[in-house]
Amino acid sequence: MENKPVKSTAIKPPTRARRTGAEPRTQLDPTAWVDAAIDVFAREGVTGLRVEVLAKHCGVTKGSFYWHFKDRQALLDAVLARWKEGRIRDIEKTTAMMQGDPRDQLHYVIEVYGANRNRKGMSIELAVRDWARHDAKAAAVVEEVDLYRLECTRKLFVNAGMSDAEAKSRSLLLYACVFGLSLMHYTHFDDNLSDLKQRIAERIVSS
Amino acid sequence: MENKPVKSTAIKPPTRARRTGAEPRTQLDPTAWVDAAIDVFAREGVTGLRVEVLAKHCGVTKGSFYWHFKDRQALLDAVLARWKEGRIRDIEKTTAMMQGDPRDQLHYVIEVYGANRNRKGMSIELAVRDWARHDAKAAAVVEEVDLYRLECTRKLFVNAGMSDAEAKSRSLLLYACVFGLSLMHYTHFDDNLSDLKQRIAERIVSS
DNA sequence: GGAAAAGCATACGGTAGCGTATGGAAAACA
DNA sequence: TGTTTTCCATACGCTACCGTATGCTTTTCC
Repeated sequence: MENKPVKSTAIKPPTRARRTGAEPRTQLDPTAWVDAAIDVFAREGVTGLRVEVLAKHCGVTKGSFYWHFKDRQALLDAVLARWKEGRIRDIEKTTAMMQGDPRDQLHYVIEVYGANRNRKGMSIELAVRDWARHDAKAAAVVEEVDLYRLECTRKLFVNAGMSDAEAKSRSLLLYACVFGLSLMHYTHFDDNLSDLKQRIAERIVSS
Repeated sequence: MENKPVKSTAIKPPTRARRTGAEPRTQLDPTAWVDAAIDVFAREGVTGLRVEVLAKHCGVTKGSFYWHFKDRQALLDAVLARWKEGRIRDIEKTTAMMQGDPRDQLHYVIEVYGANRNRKGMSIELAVRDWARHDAKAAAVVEEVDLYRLECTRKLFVNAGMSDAEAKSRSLLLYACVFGLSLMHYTHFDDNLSDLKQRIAERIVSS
């Protein structure tokens, strides 16, 4: 009631939410939006990925958002696509350097997923999987990525000398364990967690 | 504007949402509410557990809900408490019958979690863990339950003749794998999944 | 430098959900 | 039977969202 902009007379209000600092005044493109979206997504999951929240996180209003995206679903699709591409490239990168001792490479895979610097990646991983429980598109992408990963480590196990059936089983065990660990709260189960993890990795990889 | 109830004159409207059928007209107590809440929670997760949705699911309005609960948070607390109690009792039940071959018992644990009849239980499990990523109370409960479970299977591994360190590692591996599998989409990875699972179980349990 | 397009702000209508207030019906109790 | 107490419906205000409409500013391109 009281805030109708008195068009003709009033002091010109700051016609725009001024950038507060020395930010480079970069225009936002869909890529930047998806970057920010994945940030929010990692922390809050799909349900927390709201366009007005995201806009504030980008320092703009949703007017900008709806310029770049048809609707919220379009953003979600983009996030999902981006995640998929990233994972696929990661796997291909790993596959490309398949030349050392396959067991070392398997240990490396386990270690990468368990690493603390990878917390955000794992957050996204879990958020996507939770998403996939209710969304068919997300589920399809997760399946695709999973099969890709499983296939990659399967080869490694085969290269390590295992039968195909055994290699498949180990591959599944490896990823199940990696994701499962990130789902559990076992910090106080032992005071030598790295030894525990070491034993687990051995159990998964070695003959 | 047009729907102001014309108190004094109008035809008496059906003063209550009549039970449609032959439902036993049971009063709702907090227990019944939590039952229904867990149902919704299993399907939709915490964020999907809204009081008006739940009320509709119970065939009443939220007027009833707020009679039994202070607010939504009180319901969430009750759901969490109920889940915790259920898990603890399950574990104690398992522990109570710790007398056969420990390895058989371990296989049984694995099989129970992987069983298809247990889909709802696993749904709740995942929903709780996703909840725990953003909620400290939920995280604390998950940790408690996890430690309880880990301790139980640890004993089984010890009974099977393993060192304490190895038993701990196996225990963690077991649950990580169980939960991890329920998180993955590997249906098309192989056409003999039960063989795969069998191998995995062997890998976890056997020496 | 002026027109067109791009990028964003603001305002609006609409829905869903939370919590409160209040009253009406049903059951328990006296 | 009349009065509490229990249990629930209805109505209300409020906030957080979504998506649209419309205009203002900045850039781009001639």
